[in-house]
Amino acid sequence: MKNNLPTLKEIAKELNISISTVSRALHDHPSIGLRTKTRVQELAKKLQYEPNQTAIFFQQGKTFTIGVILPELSEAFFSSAISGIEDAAHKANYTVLMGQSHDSVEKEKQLIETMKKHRVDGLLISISKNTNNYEHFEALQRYNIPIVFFDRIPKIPNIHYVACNMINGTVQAINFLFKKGHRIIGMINGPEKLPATRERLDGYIQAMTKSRLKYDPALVLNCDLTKDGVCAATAKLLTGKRKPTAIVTFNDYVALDAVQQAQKMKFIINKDICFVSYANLPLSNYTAYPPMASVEQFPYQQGQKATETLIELLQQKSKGNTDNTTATYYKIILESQLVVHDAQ
Amino acid sequence: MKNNLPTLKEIAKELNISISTVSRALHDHPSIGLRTKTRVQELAKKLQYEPNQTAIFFQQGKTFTIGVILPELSEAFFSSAISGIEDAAHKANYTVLMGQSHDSVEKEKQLIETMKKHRVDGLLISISKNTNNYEHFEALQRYNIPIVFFDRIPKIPNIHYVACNMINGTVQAINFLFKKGHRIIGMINGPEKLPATRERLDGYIQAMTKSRLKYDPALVLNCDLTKDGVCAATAKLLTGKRKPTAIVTFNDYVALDAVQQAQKMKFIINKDICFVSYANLPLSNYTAYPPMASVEQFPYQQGQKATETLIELLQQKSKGNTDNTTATYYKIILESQLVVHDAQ
DNA sequence: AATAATCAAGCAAACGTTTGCTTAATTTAT
DNA sequence: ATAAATTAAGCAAACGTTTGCTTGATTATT
Repeated sequence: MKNNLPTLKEIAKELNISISTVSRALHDHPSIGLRTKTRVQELAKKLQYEPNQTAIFFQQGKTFTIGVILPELSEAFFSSAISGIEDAAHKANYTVLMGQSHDSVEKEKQLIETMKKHRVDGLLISISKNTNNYEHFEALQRYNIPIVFFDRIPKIPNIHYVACNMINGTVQAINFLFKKGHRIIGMINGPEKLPATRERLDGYIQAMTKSRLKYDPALVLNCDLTKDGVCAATAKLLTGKRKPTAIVTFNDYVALDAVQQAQKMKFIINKDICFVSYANLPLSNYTAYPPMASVEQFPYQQGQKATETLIELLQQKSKGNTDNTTATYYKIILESQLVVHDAQ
Repeated sequence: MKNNLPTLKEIAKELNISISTVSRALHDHPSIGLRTKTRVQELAKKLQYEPNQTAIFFQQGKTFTIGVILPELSEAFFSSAISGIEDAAHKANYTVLMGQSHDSVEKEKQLIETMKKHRVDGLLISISKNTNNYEHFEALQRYNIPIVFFDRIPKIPNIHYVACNMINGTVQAINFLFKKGHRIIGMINGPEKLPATRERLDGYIQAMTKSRLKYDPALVLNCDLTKDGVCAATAKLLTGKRKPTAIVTFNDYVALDAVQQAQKMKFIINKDICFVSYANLPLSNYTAYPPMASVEQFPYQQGQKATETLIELLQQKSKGNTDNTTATYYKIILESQLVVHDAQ
């Protein structure tokens, strides 16, 4: 059972002309006369000819496919990001090959192998939570497959990336709380080694000192983002010497767990204690006590921007760029922004 | 700047043997002597040879890629499903090309074009909410690209699909409520034309009559799943002549909106009125009043099963199956299952 | 009218792999 | 010792497309 789809060769034979003429006619090449051009195009339409992309990919050594490796699609951040990626890719006639690492380094390596095998033209990566060595990324250099990292960026030099600056958003969050009258503001931050954690802390310190509130390290707790970890941190903050009236949490999920814990401890939410967090998840609408405000990280835009950057890189490459001389690396930073939920 | 990756040709030249010998040696073909075999394999390893998949795809007329078209990754159901798809695909050495229709028919058609261009071996589709004609699917027949539909199935004959039977789950839900003492049970169902709506209704009627509660059509309302629609339906039910003490809602999102509406009307949740729904979303854990129980639809398993089915189809095809004679269509039904949330 | 310029089309190689068929060399059976 | 069988390897076509180079025919320039 052959795939009897029409090919250039068949069109050529039918019209008694050469294959190259057919190819050029279909590409509107100037060296083909108008008469043959239309003859070819009409027959092609009649036969519903469609070029065999696999042949083209092979012949051109390009697949017009970009690989995307990200941790977890069920996280709203990433499902938003992938939409941005998809849209930007399609706009430039690229296709997206996607894989989830589920935060496993092993899976991540495996995915890179798959992507390499499929000869993706470039790669968009948000690294797994547990990735601590970066050899599998560096190995890609050899294949001349450019990578643009987004959101979760490895700590290595000479990479392209797109990320969202959390400092500003954090400052806005603290200022918001300050204006509401809060003076003792706690923070439940993420795992210490995460860059995202560091940034939030920087923003926190920066805003606190600017507001002439002293930075009190006892008010900032790291946690591992598990429910237990969050609850423990919340409890500790709420029973500390200086009891905060507001807490900034690493993200909305953390906020929800923290709210539950606070309620369990008989705190009245939005009265005894207020929460502000990051992510701005839609689910917040449905929860009893969503955070009062949340720092938006623009996942869609991050994905989009990362894709556009990658595609630009690819286009530079195909314009025969002598790589190493012009070693400039894109480091694109979007600004986060506080979104206030209730105008009350 | 050429891609100077090693090829069979180079290995052949270096070893002064023919390309075909190299190819066969690497495939452990019996007609190659042990000595040359090891010589080849060692050199290949040394050069880090990796076959050029695009050449293989082209040569074999197969891409080992399956396309997935689904409405919306930000819906938990689909992000779960895609994980099942990915896992099953990778297990069989297939790769996944994914695209979201965002419930637009136009986008769906476009995606099918892209998938076709990329010569995916097969397609997994969950149709958009608004898809009402199915020509773009049928056109694929011509290209001999098999489709397995999942979850959202078009109403056309002679298709393969995997879906989850909602009838049983619905019966379980009603029985659960009956055992809790509820006798007047309402339902906020989905849009009338959706098969999913029909199934829920069937289950409802079936369970009600079996429990010797008469089926009262006034207790079952359709809605368009928007927040406004849900609230209107809820209000209508709760002010009706026969006021239900429990309501089964089309899904968890509907339940959340309905709960809000009920609260607004001063009903005490889980006392005056109980809710049971479908989906079993993780977010339920964080809401003030999650549904008491929810019908699980096993998205991961659906995705997995659909993928396995598609791959089997592909394997049958490559075994030179004379298609039309053995026109059997897979219709795989998983059973839904009620998950009770609070043991209270 | 002869040469140059332009236009239209074809030839053939190349991309990297797989695979049916052939060939050469060695071994086994008669 | 000769035919038959086995083993090891090579040749060449094929997959469908693109593209540099060549060719032949027409038109423009002097």
